[in-house]
Amino acid sequence: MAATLADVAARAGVSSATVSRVLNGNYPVAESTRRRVMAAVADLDYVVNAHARALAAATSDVLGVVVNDISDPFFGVMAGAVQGESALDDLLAVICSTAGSPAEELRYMGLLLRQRVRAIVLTGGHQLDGAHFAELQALVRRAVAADTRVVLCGRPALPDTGAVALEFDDFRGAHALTRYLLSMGHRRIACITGPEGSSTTRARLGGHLAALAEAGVAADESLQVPGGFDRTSGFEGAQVLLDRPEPPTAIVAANDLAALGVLAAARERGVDVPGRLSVTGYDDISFAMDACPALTTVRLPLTEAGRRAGRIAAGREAAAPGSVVSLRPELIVRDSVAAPWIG
Amino acid sequence: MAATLADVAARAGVSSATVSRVLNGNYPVAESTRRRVMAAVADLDYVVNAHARALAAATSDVLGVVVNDISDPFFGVMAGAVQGESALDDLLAVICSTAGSPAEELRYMGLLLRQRVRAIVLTGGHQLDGAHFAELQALVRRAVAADTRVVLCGRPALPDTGAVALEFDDFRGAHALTRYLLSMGHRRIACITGPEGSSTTRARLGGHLAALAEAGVAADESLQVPGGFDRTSGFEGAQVLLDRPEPPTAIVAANDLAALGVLAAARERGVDVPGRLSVTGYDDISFAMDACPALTTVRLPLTEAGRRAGRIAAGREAAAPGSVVSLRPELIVRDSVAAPWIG
DNA sequence: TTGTACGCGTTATCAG
DNA sequence: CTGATAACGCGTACAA
Repeated sequence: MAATLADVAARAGVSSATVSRVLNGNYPVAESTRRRVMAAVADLDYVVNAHARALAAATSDVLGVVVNDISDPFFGVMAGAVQGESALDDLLAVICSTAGSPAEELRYMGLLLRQRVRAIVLTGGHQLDGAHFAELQALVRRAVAADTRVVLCGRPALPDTGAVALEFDDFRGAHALTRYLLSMGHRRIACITGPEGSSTTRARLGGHLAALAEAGVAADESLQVPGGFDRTSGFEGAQVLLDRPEPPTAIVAANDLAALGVLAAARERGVDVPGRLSVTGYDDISFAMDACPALTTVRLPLTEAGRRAGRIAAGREAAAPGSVVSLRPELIVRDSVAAPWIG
Repeated sequence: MAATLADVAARAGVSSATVSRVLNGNYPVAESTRRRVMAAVADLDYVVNAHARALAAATSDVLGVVVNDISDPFFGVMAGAVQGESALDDLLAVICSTAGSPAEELRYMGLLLRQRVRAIVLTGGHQLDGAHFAELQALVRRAVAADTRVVLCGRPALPDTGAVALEFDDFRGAHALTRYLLSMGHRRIACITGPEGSSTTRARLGGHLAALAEAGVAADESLQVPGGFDRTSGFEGAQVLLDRPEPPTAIVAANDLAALGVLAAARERGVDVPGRLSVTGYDDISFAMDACPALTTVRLPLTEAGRRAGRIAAGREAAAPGSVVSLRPELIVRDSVAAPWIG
């Protein structure tokens, strides 16, 4: 159906090698034949076959980006940055949404590997769970061995795999956030954590608890409710917490989405934020500032990380295999935190 | 570097044809040899080469999704639905962000075509501009001729191209929205439109003006300010409108993002919404309900459209080439609209 | 500057 | 049930 190099060659009265040369522009070709070839290309609506090219040249024009959920702006922003940056080199980005499932992540890695993608950008936290983790590590190692660059974008390094890591320092971010709450006078600080077993959850919770400990505030287990990185978790977690005989004066949500849920729950119960309850988010997605009240949160350099990951993936920015850089989060103070209410 | 079919065949002591057969499972193969082959595959860490397969079998496992901006939830939700649905068939989705540029859209179409993708899902509105439009139409026609399914997702049909269209009836949605405002008593209704030349802008503005006309309300040109589908457009448009000697009692924003900007501008000036000013959005992205006040808007079946587009793209749902279905928007009444303020 | 010929890794057809 | 072998469409030494 579709025209091939040979078809074009025939029509232009040259060999297919010549057509290939004018198309790739790597070899000198007489201007006159060049023109004839281009004319034939236009006449036949010729379109290169990327598969044949990839097979012959052993290079691919696509890269993979794996995210938890592309409809979540946290991932959307990073994926967009990766895509935008790699598009500068005419690369295509395939996006894989795992819904946080490590099994899906593995599956997608496999699909990407068989596509012989140029690079794979992994976002989100990873599951600490042993089996999956080991498998992932093995897959990454294989990918790197097969010359597929692997970039960990906003995600902890994978030691001894050769993957380049652009880490978010969540421990530090969460630490700063809780310290801020403490400085405002809060002592009964609850938190709604992310999904269990996630490296992100562990880092954020770790920073939170460390700050508490440093301030000499005993961590009350009953103020730690498990949740996830979504609005519903925040909403439900807040219900539970506000039902406690001694409700917290502040709630640290797993991320901005969860914080939005907390705000909604507070609104529904007529609990004034920040008058009666302080709330914090994490990530600083663009909607954080439009929340009601505007969310005090921690800004992650999502775009910067994505861009950089894209450049490294495209090979435009050098990065030693196995190198790891830590990206600094920034405390963003807005209106959802105030001094605790004195009853 | 990477193992090939031949390598596996050698190791298993069979021909490469046999290996191919056990891998694809289409042909009967003796259980004993099957096992030996699988063992060899495992030993060698063999991974199929999708390019070679695509070349030989003339089929591809990837589909393209073109969006304006993947970090915008409007597109993120649709793209996610498409991806999720097509993933059920082990298809990979390459996502292309055009930033609304028709030239980029054309460029991506070309890149996707050379990848011989199975299908292309086009989202967003199209530019009414003649030249680009004609080129797009030609490209789509070529794609369809080359057996690449083209699905227009939440986007107007492309007549005589063979593309399947899942349209959003924006005229109807905007019409309902303005009629609602009218029913609440508003007469000085301003609007901040989307980008000029976009089919979406035209449809939404059309519905708005039609509702006005039906109610016998003269459309005041000075209450129509051009903008875009982003927060900044709403913010700046609102500034302009609120500076008018006779400010509007209601502002219809191009979409939810723009409405968020309008709300921010109102907040900054101390204009109470909905007390002094009513505001409406469009799309009903998930953040609309967390806006302050919660946005009255029009819900578009983003997920449904995306899912369906994904199924059609994957070939799991039948759809006659050139068929067009219209998806009904739904008015969502929340808290950002009230009766106009009587001074 | 241009053409020839082979290889890239699979699938598929045809014998056996 | 299994093995040769010919495509698939393109890049690229090697020759001319």
